[in-house]
Amino acid sequence: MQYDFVNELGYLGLAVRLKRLSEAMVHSGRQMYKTLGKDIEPNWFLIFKLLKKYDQLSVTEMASKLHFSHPSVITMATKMEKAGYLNASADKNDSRKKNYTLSQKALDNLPGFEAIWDAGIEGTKKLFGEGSTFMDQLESLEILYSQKDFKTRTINELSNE
Amino acid sequence: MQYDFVNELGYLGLAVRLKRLSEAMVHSGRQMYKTLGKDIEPNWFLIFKLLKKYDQLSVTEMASKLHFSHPSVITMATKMEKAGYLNASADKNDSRKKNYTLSQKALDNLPGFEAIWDAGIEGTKKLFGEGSTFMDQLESLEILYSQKDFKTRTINELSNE
DNA sequence: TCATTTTATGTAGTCAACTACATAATTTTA
DNA sequence: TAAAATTATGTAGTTGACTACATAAAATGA
Repeated sequence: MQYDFVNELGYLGLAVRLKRLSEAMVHSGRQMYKTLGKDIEPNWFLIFKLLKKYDQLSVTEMASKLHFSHPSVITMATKMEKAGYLNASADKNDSRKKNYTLSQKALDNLPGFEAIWDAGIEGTKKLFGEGSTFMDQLESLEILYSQKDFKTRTINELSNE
Repeated sequence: MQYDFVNELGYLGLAVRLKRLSEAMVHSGRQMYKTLGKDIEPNWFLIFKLLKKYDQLSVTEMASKLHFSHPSVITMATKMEKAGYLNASADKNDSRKKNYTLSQKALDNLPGFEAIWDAGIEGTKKLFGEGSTFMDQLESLEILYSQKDFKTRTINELSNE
C-alpha cells in the first residue's frame, strides 16, 4: 500500500478508515454483481435476508430490525419493487402500513444470490484467518458506542487531566 | 444493544456495520465540537495535521496523502478557509497550483484542538484495552482490499465449488 | 517551437445515508 | 366519544464522499 497519512494518525483516523474500507467493499460488491450479470445492488441482501426470515414486513419493521432510518428503507424497497423482487400490499387491519413480501422472481433467484453471498462470506473468513477476534472487537465497539458515545468519552478524558 | 438483524448476518453484514460505526463516530464527534464550543467539523483534523507536518501543500498533494478525491479536499479546504483557519496562495512557479497553509487563527487554536484529539485517542485506547489487535487487523483488511478486492475474492470462491 | 500530452484545479451531477417536516390513520385518554 | 397523542409512510432537503467532465497551465517531444 502506498503512503497514507491517515494510517499515520493511529486511532485518530479510525472513523475515516472504517468509512473508506466500507466504501471500498461496497464499490467492489457493485462491480461483482455487474460482472456476474446480476441486476441487484450491494445493500439489497439486507431486505432479501429479512423477508426470507420473516416472510412479510412493513417499512418501519424493517427499519427497526436493520437500525436504518425509514426513508432509507423506503428508497431500497421501492427500487427492489421496481426491479420486480418485492410485492407490496396494504395491511388489512392498519391501512397506514405497507407490507412487503418477496416476489416469485425473488424466490427463483434467491438460491443464486445466496451462493454469491456465501462465497463472499467464505472469502472474508479466509482473509481474517482462524481465531480472528475482529468481529468480536467490532461488536464491542458498537456496543460501547451505543452506550456511551465518543463525545462523552472524550469529554471525560479531557476533564481527567 | 437492542436486536439488530445485521449483526446476525456475520461477515455478510461487515461493510454495513463498518459504515454505521463510522457514521456514529462522526456524528458523535460533531456533537462534541458543538458542546465544547469549537467551530470545526469532524474531518478537518486531517488537514490541520497535514499542514502542521508539511507546512504548505496544494490540493492534489493533500488528496494524494489522504487517499481522498481532489474535489473532497477542495470542499474541506474551502470551508476551512472561510472559517479563517487556512490561507491560500498561488504557487510562484506553477500558477495552476493553489497552496494552503495554516492561518494565525489555526496556529492559535491548534493546541486546544490537539488536546481534544489526544483525549479522543486516549478514550479509544481504553475502549480497546491492552494488546488489542483491532488496528492491525484493520490494516490487514485495508491492504488485502487494495491488492485483490472483494469482487475478485468472491468470484474465486464461487469457481472453487 | 508548436502540437500533444499530462497535470492541477474547478464544476456539475450522483449516491446512499441522514434529519426535519407533512399527512393520514390509529390509539389513548379525559 | 371527541380531542390529543402516537404511529406509519411519504417528501424535501442536507451531507460528504464519489466520478466525469471542463479549463487552463506546464511539460514533453517530433
